[in-house]
Amino acid sequence: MALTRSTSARTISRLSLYRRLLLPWQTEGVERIYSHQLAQAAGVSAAQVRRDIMELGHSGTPNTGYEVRGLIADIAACIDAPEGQQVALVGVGNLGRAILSYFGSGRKRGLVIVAAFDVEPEKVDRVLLGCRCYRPERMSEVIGAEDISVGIIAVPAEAAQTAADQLTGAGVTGILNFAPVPIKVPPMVYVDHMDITVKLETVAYFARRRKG
Amino acid sequence: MALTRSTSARTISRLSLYRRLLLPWQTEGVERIYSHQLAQAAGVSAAQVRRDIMELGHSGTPNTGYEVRGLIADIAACIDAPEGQQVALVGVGNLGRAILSYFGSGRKRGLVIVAAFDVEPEKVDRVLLGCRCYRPERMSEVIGAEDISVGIIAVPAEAAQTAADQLTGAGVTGILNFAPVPIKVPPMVYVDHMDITVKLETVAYFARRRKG
DNA sequence: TAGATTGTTAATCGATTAACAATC
DNA sequence: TAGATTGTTAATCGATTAACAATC
Repeated sequence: MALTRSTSARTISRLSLYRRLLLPWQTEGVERIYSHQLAQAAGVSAAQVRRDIMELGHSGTPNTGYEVRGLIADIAACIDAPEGQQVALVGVGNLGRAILSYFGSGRKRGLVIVAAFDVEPEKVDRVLLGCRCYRPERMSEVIGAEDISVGIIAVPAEAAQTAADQLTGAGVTGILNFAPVPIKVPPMVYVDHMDITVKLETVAYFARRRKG
Repeated sequence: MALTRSTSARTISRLSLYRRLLLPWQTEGVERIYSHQLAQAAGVSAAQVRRDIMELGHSGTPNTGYEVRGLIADIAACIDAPEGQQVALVGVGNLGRAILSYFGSGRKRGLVIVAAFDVEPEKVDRVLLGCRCYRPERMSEVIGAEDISVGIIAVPAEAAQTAADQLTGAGVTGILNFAPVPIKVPPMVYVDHMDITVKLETVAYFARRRKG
């Protein structure tokens, strides 16, 4: 399945969201759900849900919907690396620490931040929120040793491109960039940009238009 | 201009980004730029830049490009509220503090977080990173008094919907949601969802596909 | 059976890009 | 003038939605 045309980032993102919505239902003992129920929870259309699940290669049953457990399993088989995946964090300021509290060492498996990097001497070689912090010069060494494939950039704008260069130079193939500036990477590397300022300015623009 | 069909969120977001890229150039004394230069910096096509600027109602000159100062001014006229715009933050945990350090009281004008809300008694009625923290029960009162139109949700998943209800009940018309769950709001309210977990899982998925 | 839902194609919608005349 | 860039339309592309036969 899903090999004719490669699955889009939007579809993968929705599947990730569906799973997170399904997990509590599974815990509560819900065994089956309809596309329209999942759609309502995710804020998308029922047709969208059915199409995403079709692309995943999972099948439901007319009139009885989808089996929660099986759907979760198929999403995991699509999205997760079987042996988990290691993440590096560059920049342990306010935002970096917030991110560490989400994906720090507490996690049993899946995505885990296993190394942090920061230029400040008082952070280097310390353990912050359960995660060892290294000086950026050691990035290549640590990323190789820990088999890290994903990097998170949480440094100031002026340091973002250097961080990206170091991460990609060390072999990372995916980067989530929180710095308020786009970064340039080799074509092989996947990048997504979480630009808080841009998002907030956009929300403010539409908030104003809908006021009064 | 731009009144026939309302400008899309994607266009507004790019304009916000263009401005942030232009500002340092203006400081450096750059007077004019070409669409392809701005395009390269922003990571979009030159045609996209020209179309966005056209939608903005700004004009350049063939062969000499756009005037930096004038372009910045026209973007500001489109995006910014003339008298600035006030923002409320709900949830002052790790992530909330990181956001406060971006949009806290240090700002002279534009978007400023002027009130924070948190249930924890040790935070209530304290000033955190220059911002007064209130108990959530006072949201309606404070949002009215401070003329707040935008809310940021940075609370745990289980508290997100309540926060959204309180914000919209108090008259906020735009919400930026950092909680790992979609929120439901009245149709008049604009919402954007920054889902760090979904973004990171998506980056990890494509990182894995590009590895090896 | 009657009613409801899935799986999937075709239609629609919106956003991006290509192309090029106008212009400096 | 020759060369390069803007402004803008048409073409393309991709994603979402509508629709409905198949199915339980």
